[in-house]
Amino acid sequence: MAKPKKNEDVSAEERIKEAARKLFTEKGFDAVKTRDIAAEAGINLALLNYYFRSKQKLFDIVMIENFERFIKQLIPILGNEELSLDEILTQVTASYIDMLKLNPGLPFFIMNEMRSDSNKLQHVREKMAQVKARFLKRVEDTLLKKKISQANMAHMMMNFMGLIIFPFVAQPILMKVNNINKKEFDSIMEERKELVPIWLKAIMKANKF
Amino acid sequence: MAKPKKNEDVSAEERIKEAARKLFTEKGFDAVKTRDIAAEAGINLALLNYYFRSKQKLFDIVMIENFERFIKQLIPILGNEELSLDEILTQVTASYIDMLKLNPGLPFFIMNEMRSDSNKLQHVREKMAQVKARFLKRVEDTLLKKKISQANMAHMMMNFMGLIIFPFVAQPILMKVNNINKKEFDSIMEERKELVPIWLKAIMKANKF
DNA sequence: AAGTTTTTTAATCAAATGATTAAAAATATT
DNA sequence: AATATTTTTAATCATTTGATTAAAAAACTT
Repeated sequence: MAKPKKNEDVSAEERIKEAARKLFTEKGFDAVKTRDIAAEAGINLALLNYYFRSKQKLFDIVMIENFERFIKQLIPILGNEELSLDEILTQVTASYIDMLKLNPGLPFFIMNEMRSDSNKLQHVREKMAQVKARFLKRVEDTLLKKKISQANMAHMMMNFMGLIIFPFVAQPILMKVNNINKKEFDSIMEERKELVPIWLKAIMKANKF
Repeated sequence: MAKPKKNEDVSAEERIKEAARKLFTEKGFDAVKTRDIAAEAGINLALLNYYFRSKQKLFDIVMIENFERFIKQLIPILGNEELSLDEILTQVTASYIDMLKLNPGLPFFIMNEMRSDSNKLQHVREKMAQVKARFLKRVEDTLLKKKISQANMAHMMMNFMGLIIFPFVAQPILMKVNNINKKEFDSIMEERKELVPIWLKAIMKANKF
C-alpha cells in the first residue's frame, strides 16, 4: 500500500517538520490541525504520530528551532567586543531585517505563543531560558559598556525592536493601509537597514540620556 | 431549573460578551472554546447560542467593538484642524498609550485576526479605510507641507506605530527580558508619552526627508 | 392567579480532531 | 531469495467541540 520512499529529495520526517513549521508559524498552535500538517506534507496522518508521538511534541521541536533562529544570529555580533556602538547597530539591524524578510511570520509566532502563557511552552521554557540568558548577558554587557544606563535599556530595547520588528508583525495591516504589495514592502524594509541605525542614534541624542 | 435572573448587576447577555472579549483578546479565535466562554460568564452553554447564534457571530461583535475602541479616539484629534503637527504627535501619543494601558491585548488581537486573512474582518476593513482616509488627509497635508514625501509616509507610520504600539504587543517578552512587573512596565509607558513625540521629531530631522 | 412570553437549563447530536492499531509495502540484512 | 526491520497506510477509537432541542424556571401581562 505504501508510497515509494526512494527518489524523494527530502525525507518524510523532514517534510512533516517543515509543513508544521509553516502552518504553526502562520496560524498558531490551536488553529492548526494535525490533518492540515499531514496534507501539507503529503503524508498519512499516522506518520506524524509515528515520527513525533504527538502534536505537542512536534510543536515543541519547531518552536525551539524557531526561537533559536530568532536570536542566534545576534550572538556573534553582540559578542564581538571590538565593534563600536555604531557598528553594532548597523550590523544587527541589517542582519535582523534580512532574517525577517525570510521569516516574516516569526516574531508574531513567538509573541503569540509567549503571550498566551499557557502550558504549551512549559516544555520548551527551560531550553529557551538558557538561550535567552546568554543572549541578555551579552546585550547588557555590550550596551552598558557603551554608557547606556540600565534604566534606559528598556526604552532602547523597545525602540530597537519597535523600529525593526514591528513592521513585520504589522505587515498585513501596513500593506493595506499604505496600499503596497509584498515586493514594495520588502523594498521599504531594505531602506530601513540604512535608516534605522541613523534614527536610533538620533533618538539617543535627542533626550536626557 | 433556571437560575434567578433578577438582582444581577449585569445581564447574562452582557456577561457573555465580556467573557468572550476577555478570552478572544487573550487567546484568539481558535484557542477559545465556547465552553470556556460559558464557564467564564457563569452561564449555560446553550445560552451563548441562544443570544448570539454562533461562536463566529459572537466573535464578530466583539471584534468590531474592539476595533472601534482601537481607532475611535484618533478621529477627534486628527480631525482638529487647529492642531499643529507637534500637538498632534503629542496628543495622539498620549491618547494611544492611555488606551493601550487599559487594553494591552488589543493591538495583538487585531493583528492576529488581520493576519489570518479570513472573512471575519470584512467590516473591520471598511472602518480601517475610513481612518486611513482621515489620517492621510490630515497628516499628509501637514507633512507634505513640511516636504515629507509620500514614499516616506510608510516609514513614518511604521515608526509611529512601532514606538507606541510595539511595546504593548511585545509586553510579555519585554517584561521577562527586562525583569520588570506590570506596574513598572506601565510606568515606563508613561515616560514614553513624553519621549516618543520628541524621538519622532528627532527622526524626521535626522535623515534625507 | 392564570396564562403568555422570555430566559435558562440538561441532555443530546453530529462533526472534527488527536491518537492508536494492525497490517501492508518498502527497504535492509543475511 | 528468504528473513527481518523500517516506513507507511487504512481503518478505527475516544474526546472534544459547536450547535440544537425540548422542557423547566422565571418574568411579564392580563
